[in-house]
Amino acid sequence: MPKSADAVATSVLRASALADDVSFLLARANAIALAAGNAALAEHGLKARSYSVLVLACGEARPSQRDLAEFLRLDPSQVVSLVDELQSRGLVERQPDPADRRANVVVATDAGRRLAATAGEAARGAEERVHADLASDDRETLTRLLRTLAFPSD
Amino acid sequence: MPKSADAVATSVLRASALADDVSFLLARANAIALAAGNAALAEHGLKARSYSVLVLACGEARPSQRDLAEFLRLDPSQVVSLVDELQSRGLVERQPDPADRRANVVVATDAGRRLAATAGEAARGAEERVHADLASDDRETLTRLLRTLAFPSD
DNA sequence: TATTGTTATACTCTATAACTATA
DNA sequence: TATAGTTATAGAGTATAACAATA
Repeated sequence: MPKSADAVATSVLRASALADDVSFLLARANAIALAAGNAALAEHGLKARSYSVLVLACGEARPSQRDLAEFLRLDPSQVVSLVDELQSRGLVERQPDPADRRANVVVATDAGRRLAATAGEAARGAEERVHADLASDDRETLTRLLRTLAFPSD
Repeated sequence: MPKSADAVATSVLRASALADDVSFLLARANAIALAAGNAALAEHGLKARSYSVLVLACGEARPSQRDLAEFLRLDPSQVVSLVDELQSRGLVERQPDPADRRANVVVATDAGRRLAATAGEAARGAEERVHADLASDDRETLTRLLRTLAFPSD
């Protein structure tokens, strides 16, 4: 099977020093996964960012906006925009935290939970295609190693 | 050792569905590595992007701007800006490709090679700190698995 | 006709500072 | 004093279309 001109050009650079650099591989793999995820979520009116907030709002943790910002490594002001948009679409609610009246707890509505379920299927389908080259035990290993990098010094 | 309030908040969300999502872990690990890499490269006047172009220009591949765009997953117009900046600092040169007069081959100057060497040490130091929690064989495994995702269907 | 590099433009994302209301 | 949320804004990054030169 003939390779495209692009693939040939890329394969030459794959002998470069960068091709063994973990940070570069991380960036490139993330770019591919993000593009696939965003494409799959677009038909549900979501992106990776808004989907992440929605999923966290569906869980038991009842996160404040501050919690979301830290977990997703976003600025608190970015979380404001994301929650604004999801709330205007009736997918999440801001509930006052009785223990701290400064804080808003972000909780998914029933509609939000339904969308999270269907969008989640699309996201998992995209992930499945991106990871098609990995065996099942390789995926588990990758998850474990990435978790170590994503949440340091546990 | 007491955890910070932030760490506690994060640990609650770590029980969420997202915390097992490979795409999410990839994004978070990449964000951490990118921040550390950019911080280390800043003292040399570089960022991850410009450093990547410089390293590829130091190799034997003699890449065109198109090659760089595809390998780094950037738009060709973004490569123009990156090469402009490196060239204005005397770190790379645009050389006409004798085989295709439309194309520019991007090659590092001697000054560019010297900077790539010293900046590379800083970048490897940052990577070392980011990967301190991983054993040596885990790093090799991670590199292999990420390469599969970063360059699909080999 | 198609491709490389380039310019221009608009859009999104990111980072910062300042403000309010609470703690 | 410090923190949660918000607003405003500027800067960086991203995506698109159009063009000249060349294939």
